[in-house]
Amino acid sequence: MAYILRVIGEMFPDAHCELNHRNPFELTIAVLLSAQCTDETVNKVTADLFKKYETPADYLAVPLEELEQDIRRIGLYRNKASHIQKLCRMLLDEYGGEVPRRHEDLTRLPGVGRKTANVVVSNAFGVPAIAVDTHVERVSKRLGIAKADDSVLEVEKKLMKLVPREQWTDTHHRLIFFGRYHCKAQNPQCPVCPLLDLCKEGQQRMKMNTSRKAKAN
DNA sequence: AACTCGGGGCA
DNA sequence: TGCCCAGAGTT
Repeated sequence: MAYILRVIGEMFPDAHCELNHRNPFELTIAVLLSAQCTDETVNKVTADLFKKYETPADYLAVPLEELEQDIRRIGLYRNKASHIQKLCRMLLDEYGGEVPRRHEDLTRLPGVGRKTANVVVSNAFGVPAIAVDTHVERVSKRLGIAKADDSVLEVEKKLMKLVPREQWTDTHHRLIFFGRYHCKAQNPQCPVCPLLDLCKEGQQRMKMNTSRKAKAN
């Protein structure tokens, strides 16, 4: 595992996301919005969104329909807009307008589940955590770190057991970059992958590709 | 465990 | 055109 992380770290020496360089409130909104859409899309939308809305009160000052239109390009926008307004109401009513630091408080917020809460505590409050998103899950299973039928929670536990606690957050970022730009869902870069030697799935994919080419010829 | 929300990016 | 995306809530 240490070898895998070192190789990936060399492939992506500055593995970090723009989402993480925000204050806790904006980070929470950004990660909530990022569900089932790429963070590049989120960055485009939040660039304008965070100029218009700065505080929880700002999100509550407009009709729901207006907020829906402001985030429409992200997708799943009706759910997300509704969650954001309810979340802001809870922050003002129960947490003094601040994002709570405790994981169990975060998951009480509408639209904030386990993964989002992990991202917030690790990137906003410096608490080591691993959020198993689609990239982390796919990469972990392809590399054999987790089994194909492992649940998201099981993948998270295995990663935490394999990596020292102080490296959880960094490991999370590395696996995301590896999954997004190299070990992609479609067309993974197996032929040029430095981890091919220890990746059974990658070797299988290479075989399938060569046999398919032979068939075509 | 399965279903629903959903527009944008990409091949 | 079809697949995928820093998921969460409901049933």
